[in-house]
Amino acid sequence: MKKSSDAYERIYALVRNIPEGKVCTYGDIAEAIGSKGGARLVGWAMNGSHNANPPVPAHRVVNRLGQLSGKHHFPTPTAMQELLEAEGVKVKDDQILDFASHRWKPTLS
DNA sequence: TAGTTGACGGCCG
DNA sequence: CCGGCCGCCAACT
Repeated sequence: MKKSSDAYERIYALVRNIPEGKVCTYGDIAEAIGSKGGARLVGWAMNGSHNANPPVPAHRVVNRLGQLSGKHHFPTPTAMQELLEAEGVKVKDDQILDFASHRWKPTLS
């Protein structure tokens, strides 16, 4: 099923590869898929993740500041923070604590 | 068909 | 140090 939106599918695969308790930034993902600088594209992909199968842990994806910039897109504005804390990631005021330590480098293998 | 937006990032002033 | 602008790819209006 190759499609022109190949990058789109790569993003899903990448985000699904993020281990629990780890987070990643849009820029890192964009670069990992070969669209360095296309961080916005990653955001679009996440937008479609609502119908993706298997579901994409978009809650592990945050902006480069470690802020839950996309929490407003979740079923509930607190779902993202709850999910992260449930995996061991402390979140305060929409900001991931010790973000650098939880940061994980995406790999497509 | 063309213009604008979008869960961002980096560079320049 | 802080603010503003442009660039990335795709989708929506």
